[in-house]
Amino acid sequence: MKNIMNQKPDYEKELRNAGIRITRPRRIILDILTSTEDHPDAMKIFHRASEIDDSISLSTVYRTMNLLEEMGAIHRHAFSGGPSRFEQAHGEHHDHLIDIDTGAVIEFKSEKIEQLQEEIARSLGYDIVHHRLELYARKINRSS
Amino acid sequence: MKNIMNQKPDYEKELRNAGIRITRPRRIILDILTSTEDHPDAMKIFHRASEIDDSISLSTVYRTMNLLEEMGAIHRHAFSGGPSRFEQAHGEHHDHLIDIDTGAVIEFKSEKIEQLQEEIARSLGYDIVHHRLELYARKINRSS
DNA sequence: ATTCCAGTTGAGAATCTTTGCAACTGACGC
DNA sequence: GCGTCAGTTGCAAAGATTCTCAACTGGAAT
Repeated sequence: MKNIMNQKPDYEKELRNAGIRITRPRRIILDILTSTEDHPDAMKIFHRASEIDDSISLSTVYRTMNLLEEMGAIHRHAFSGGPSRFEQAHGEHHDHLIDIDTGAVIEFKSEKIEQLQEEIARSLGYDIVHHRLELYARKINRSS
Repeated sequence: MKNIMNQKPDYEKELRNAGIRITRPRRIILDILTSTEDHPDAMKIFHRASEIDDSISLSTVYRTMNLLEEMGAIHRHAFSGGPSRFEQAHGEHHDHLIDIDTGAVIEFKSEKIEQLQEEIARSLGYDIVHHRLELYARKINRSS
């Protein structure tokens, strides 16, 4: 039973390779991200980090989130109203289905869709560097 | 020579059909959006609107932007750091290919992809409410 | 034209996120 | 181990966006 969700990528290595320093705050934040199953927002990460080292600032959490997002190590989900929530990317790329009632995020991947995207881009004279596909959906049979 | 970019959709009609009221602030904001070539942010729209009616509030600009975005009448481009910028969508829903070198946005639509999305959502027990597909790409043969 | 009321607004407070800057600290070379 | 310095941090302040709520208003019904 192979489960992609259990992989713990070595972010420190990735960061080092990208020429980015491993600092105490960053290590703590990375630990939190790799050891959680939920999709915490910046404030929640800040609180958890504060329990380990109460000198960490919220700014640093935000800065680290932006850094990791640019590296592709995490995904940001922005819900209308509430704060952005984050989750670690699991190695390869996934697309997302977001439950607009609960905020739950389901990862999926469709080889067919990826292929169609390539075709479309090529026909427009482009090569895809990366992409984002998000389906905002509602559970079928939901007693509204 | 049909060019989608030159159509000026009748947003008032669309809004009315969606059961949404045409108020003075909304009419002014819609006029600004349909008569501009650039991609203004909320503050810029607010300033332009204020010149026409200085009682309009920034809140209303933001609220109207969210409303129009949900309707698919405009697109929001969020740049890291700066405020979101908006541009009118042209008629029906489109997906986007963003040139990561120039920031140019190309609209496209693939019936096949939309269909696959529906299938995926359904197989996960969901109905799609709306979706976002963005391809970040680079022109082929670009002398980097 | 008048009434009515759910939808909308403006103002300001609240919330979320980024930024400026002085102090601090990893990582590298010695 | 020690010095160095660009990268990083914490804090406070600014910036961006949403929310609360009482007052207002479009447009349907009369």
